[in-house]
Amino acid sequence: MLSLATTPVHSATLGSQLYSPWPSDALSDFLRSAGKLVTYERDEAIYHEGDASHYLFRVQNGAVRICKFRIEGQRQIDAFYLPGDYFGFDMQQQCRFTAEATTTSTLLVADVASFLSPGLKAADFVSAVWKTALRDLHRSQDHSLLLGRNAHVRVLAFLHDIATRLKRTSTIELPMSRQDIADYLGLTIETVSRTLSDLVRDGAIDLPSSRSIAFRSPVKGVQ
Amino acid sequence: MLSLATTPVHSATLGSQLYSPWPSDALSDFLRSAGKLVTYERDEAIYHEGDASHYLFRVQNGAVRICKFRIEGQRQIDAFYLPGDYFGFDMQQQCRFTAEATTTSTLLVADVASFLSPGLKAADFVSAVWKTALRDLHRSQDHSLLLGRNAHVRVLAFLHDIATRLKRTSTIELPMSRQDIADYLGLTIETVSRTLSDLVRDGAIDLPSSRSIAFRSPVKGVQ
DNA sequence: CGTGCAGTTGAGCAAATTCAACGCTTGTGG
DNA sequence: CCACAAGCGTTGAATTTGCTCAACTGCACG
Repeated sequence: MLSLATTPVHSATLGSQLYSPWPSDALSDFLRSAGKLVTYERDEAIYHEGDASHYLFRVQNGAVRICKFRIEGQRQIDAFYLPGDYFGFDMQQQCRFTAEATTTSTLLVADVASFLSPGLKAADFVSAVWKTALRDLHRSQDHSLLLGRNAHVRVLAFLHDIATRLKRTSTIELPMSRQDIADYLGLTIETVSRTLSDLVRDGAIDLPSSRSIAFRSPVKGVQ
Repeated sequence: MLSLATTPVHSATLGSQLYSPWPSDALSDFLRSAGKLVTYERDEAIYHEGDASHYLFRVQNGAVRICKFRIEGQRQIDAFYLPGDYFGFDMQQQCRFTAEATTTSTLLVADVASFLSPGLKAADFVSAVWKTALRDLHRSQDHSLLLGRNAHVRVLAFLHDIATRLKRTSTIELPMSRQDIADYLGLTIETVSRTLSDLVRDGAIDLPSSRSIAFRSPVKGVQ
């Protein structure tokens, strides 16, 4: 059994106190030992919607999109995973999304079986797994909120989000295409392009090349 | 220590096998014994964004919206919780949203402290808590995808979602206002109203009263 | 019976999409 | 090395979708 906190604690601590506390990169350490590095080319599928889910992942470099395709052919991107992000922990029997590399990417890939192999104290990872689930939930909630805003706000918030996650404050190299951004923001590629041009015109950003964004004012979140 | 599966299992089972399996309503049983019933009137706040999060909830009847308010005053609804739904488990230090009753609602409310009180085997609930988190994540993902569709599809999918969650196939009594629906779907109240009128005209639904929806064809999900 | 609130409907408008053209870069084959 | 095609991104014009503003209806409640 797991030991229990004896003082009244916050629900916040469900993930850190309630479950045995481990250094935050225990999961990374495990994946590094149990998994192997796999490189995916741009647009290469990592798994498909409906596949049985057998693997756990960590992005080492590059970027991954998880998306769905509608009968009419349109693609909707639910999330991007960037270097340092874990994914594959939230799945049940089947993959709910298709995962693809948006650019040449290296992933650490481990079989779920190894994660649950005898002798491994799976409970030690509960805290870390909980963290990834909560992080995904919060990102998804933020994404929903963002989709209620206009194109200008969506694009700017997207850029800021990517910058924050890449730990950059002044310039970023976008690891995805305009089409990827459009499908994530629920816009068309033309609207994304026009909005970026507007942002340059307004002096919010510079666009030294189509994949690099330079912020004129320091990066901060959108209300 | 928790016992471990000795056969290779699915990541799907992280929530059911990895952690000690409990009847799915163990959480409900616990909340029933540790919590108390509280009734909230329509539009009454249950907690506010930024509050310290101290409680866990289960909707007994009525409905709850979790939402954010923008500086300009607009409200965005992230999710509705309907009878049988748990919430409050996903929170960290602070409440990320404001929770309000959309209609007179009764909730089972328990202090987090009681959940973590000495002698209670919190690990027994990990599976159930994990389930609520995954359910919230999947709903949020579906919500994001929905916001990429047009008004017609959004409204119809919303009605179908509510019907499914209320376990109804032919008619539902909406537990929220047009404004609530609009703020959830990222539309205006007028567009929701017009779309409902269109759906009646198209023969998809009947509207015996503004809060009750009768489906002409059996309820099924939207791709 | 009047007032207020929720919902509906209409007319004009604005934002984003669609359709189309064009420029730039990259890769390929002569 | 150049010519050319393909892919990606940008820009323009017309169209569509959903929004804004406004009026109006129905209903509940005093």
